[in-house]
Amino acid sequence: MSEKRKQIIEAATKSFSLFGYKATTMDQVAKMANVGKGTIYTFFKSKEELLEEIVSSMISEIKHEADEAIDQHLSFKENVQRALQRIFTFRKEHELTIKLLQEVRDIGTPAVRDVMKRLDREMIAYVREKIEEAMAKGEIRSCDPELTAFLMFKMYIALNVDWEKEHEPLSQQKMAELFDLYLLKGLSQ
Amino acid sequence: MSEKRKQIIEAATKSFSLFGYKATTMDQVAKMANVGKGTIYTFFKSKEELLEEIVSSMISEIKHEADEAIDQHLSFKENVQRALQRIFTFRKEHELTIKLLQEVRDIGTPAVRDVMKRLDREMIAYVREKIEEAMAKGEIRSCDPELTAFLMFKMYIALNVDWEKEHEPLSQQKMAELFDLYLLKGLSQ
DNA sequence: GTTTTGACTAAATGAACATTTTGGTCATTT
DNA sequence: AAATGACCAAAATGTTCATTTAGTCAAAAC
Repeated sequence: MSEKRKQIIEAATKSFSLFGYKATTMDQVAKMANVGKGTIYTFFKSKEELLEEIVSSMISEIKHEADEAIDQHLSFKENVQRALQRIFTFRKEHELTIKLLQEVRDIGTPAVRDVMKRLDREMIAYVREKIEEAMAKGEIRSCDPELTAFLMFKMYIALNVDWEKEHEPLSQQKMAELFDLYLLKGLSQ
Repeated sequence: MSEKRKQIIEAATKSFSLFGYKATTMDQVAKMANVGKGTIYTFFKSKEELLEEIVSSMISEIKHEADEAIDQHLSFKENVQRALQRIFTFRKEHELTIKLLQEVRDIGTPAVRDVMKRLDREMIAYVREKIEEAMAKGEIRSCDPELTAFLMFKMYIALNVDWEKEHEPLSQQKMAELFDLYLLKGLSQ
């Protein structure tokens, strides 16, 4: 990939992480990337597309990390658990996701809202794949994979994000227990 | 209760349902209630308190409806299901809740946001009570009642509200099955 | 004496306008 | 052919000012 393109992406990622999408100007990105503003538009057709590309890479990165958490020797239950844990740890600790989620909450920038929705959809699709594989292998009983992935994801959001708004955060240990107790029981053969 | 007070509450409820909280003026309420504006302030210390009182009555009404759905001859599982179904049917069909939820989503009026949060908290507390009763009677296994009520509520929101944003709505039948399959299995003795 | 009221006020809102900022372009330079 | 930054239209932001509105209180009604 072109060196300039890489610089632009790097600069934009840093600026989005630091100031958010809205507060980042294309002049700013050009300055940080040491390129003329016009150069950015030879690689990306708009500011929004620049964000989309960055988030696409981030999605790949998250999927890669989740894949790394999966261990073929472990059961489906343990693996889906480990994968989701990785996904949400990323969400919580990665500067860019933190800043973008903040921006959606506080200002609701439409471009950012859309891109974060896509992130959610892609994570659900990822879990769905794992469910379909496990179903094919007969590791879990037959179920609607989309709906199941959706519920798993929502439960993880509830435990990881919503619960903490009004209560003490749950330990990873406790969350694993709850997830197993409430959601995975229904999938046992 | 004073006749005037009743008129005021009735007028405000109607106006909040029709136009929302923000778009309702105290002059408007006074006109609709056929009282002077000053009279409102002999019963309620502010517009916000007027809303709070109305929502408090609504909460009682919802709890009452949920109680009506409960049948002592049925199992805990069936009853908690029936109660939650009633709660969410109310939420979806009652003019005032529809309008207020819309207002939170579209404008985010703080007073309305707070009052709707309280509604959620109170519904969770209601479910929590039912769980504690069932636990005391040995109908379900021991669990953290707050956390369990919280998860039940979040799962119902996921199925009733979030799922419909990107998929075909689920039938009551299907929702009951899912709720049983995924969440209630974990509570079986 | 008590209750009710609506004219009044201070604060909030928003319409209208001026100013600045910014995403995106393109003629020029390298 | 690739890169640039001055330039422009449009959007965002700041400012002003008239209108609206939540809440008060002196006077009226009972």
